Amino acid sequence: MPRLKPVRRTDIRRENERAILKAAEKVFAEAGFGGATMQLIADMAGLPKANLHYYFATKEDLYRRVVQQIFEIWLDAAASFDNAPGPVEGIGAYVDAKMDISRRHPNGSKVWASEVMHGAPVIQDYLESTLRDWTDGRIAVIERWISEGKMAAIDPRHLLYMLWATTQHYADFGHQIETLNNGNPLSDQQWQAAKTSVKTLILRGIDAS
Amino acid sequence: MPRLKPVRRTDIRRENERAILKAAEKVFAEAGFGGATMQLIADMAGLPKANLHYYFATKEDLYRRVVQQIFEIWLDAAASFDNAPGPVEGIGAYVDAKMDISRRHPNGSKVWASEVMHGAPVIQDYLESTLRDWTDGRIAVIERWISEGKMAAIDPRHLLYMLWATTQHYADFGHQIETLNNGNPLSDQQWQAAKTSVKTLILRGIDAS
DNA sequence: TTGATTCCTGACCGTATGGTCAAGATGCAA
DNA sequence: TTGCATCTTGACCATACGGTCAGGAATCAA
Repeated sequence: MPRLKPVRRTDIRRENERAILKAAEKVFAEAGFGGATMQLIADMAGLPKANLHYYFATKEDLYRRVVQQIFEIWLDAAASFDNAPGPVEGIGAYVDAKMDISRRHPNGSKVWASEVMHGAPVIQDYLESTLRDWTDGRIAVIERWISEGKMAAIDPRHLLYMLWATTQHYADFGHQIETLNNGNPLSDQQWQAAKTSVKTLILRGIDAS
Repeated sequence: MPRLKPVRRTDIRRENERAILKAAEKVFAEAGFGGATMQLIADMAGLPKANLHYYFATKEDLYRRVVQQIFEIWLDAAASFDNAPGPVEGIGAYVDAKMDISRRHPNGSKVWASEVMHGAPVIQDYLESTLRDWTDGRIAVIERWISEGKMAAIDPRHLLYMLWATTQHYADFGHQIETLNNGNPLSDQQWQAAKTSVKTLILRGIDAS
């Protein structure tokens, strides 16, 4: 990819890091950490391999940044949960947000899944701090909703797991879904139908529809 | 691992292939295809690396066998679905079976997830034949249940995705779940509670409880 | 016991990978 | 224009990997 606009110094770093991270997300998602090569990432970013190591010291550094990205995106989506008057609004919005992310950032989701499946060697500290805190907070919200009679008494933990599993499935297993959709990616309407189905199933499942 | 019983010729092949497949499943699950090494699998199986290549010509051959294993296990579990009078029995038994598999074969599940996430380079033909047929069959069953008024009119496809996603999540994201469980694996009671929660949520979600 | 078949394995090979480096190009402030 | 900091890159290196192979050991049928 040729550089179009001549460049201010400040932009160079930002733009190259962006291109590298984008390429890395794709390659890590498609090949896994072990299968990804710096050479392939470099080619996809349109830079020589040595240039990657100028911006990111090691393959692991680059990988860590990619994983952090998707995690932050998910944390932002979690805002849906707060300030919601009840589960219909809160969980409904959360499902919408996570489904949108699955559609827009499937590679990030895959990298995260791969990282966790391999025992979270790189982001274990995130799981034990940020994720655990976030989870505890949402559990408190759900328990409040239950005590207020706004939904059935379901173990909040397993409800959260179902939310994560189902929404991320559309990214992580997107290839399988596509194959079962006669080889075609889900259309806009199909994505809309998916969101509706998931929300309907879960909200009725917790008796909050 | 020293060989305990002196060996009949017939047993040698069976036993060594079994040990290699078991080790391979673990290593592929923990490191991914690209990150796994034949040397590590060999060490874990207690055999010299050259011996692996005597039984499995290439790394890909070995990997393919591991993926096929878990797929067959899942297909067997699908029997729960058939011959069930209605969704409460059929889906209930299917969830039980898949949750048991997630507990007993977490590594197989991870290898499958990894394979699909990377675009199913090795088992694409399975997806397009066996899995597609199986899916179509279950969709027909679910549609019959709906037309018989035994459950709500939910898109069967998204119901199946939710079943797969949720049950496999307990294997694929087991490390995350364990971390959120204060670093402890789920106990027998916790697994039982998980199964109950999942069944309750889904059966109520389809209005069949 | 013998011969054939299967199994075992240390040593080896070509290749690809992550990472380094030194020399040069480019952008920029003064 | 000058001098400095940032950026770029081809060439290079050590290592680790998948896979091969030849020769020996074990098993078995006759």
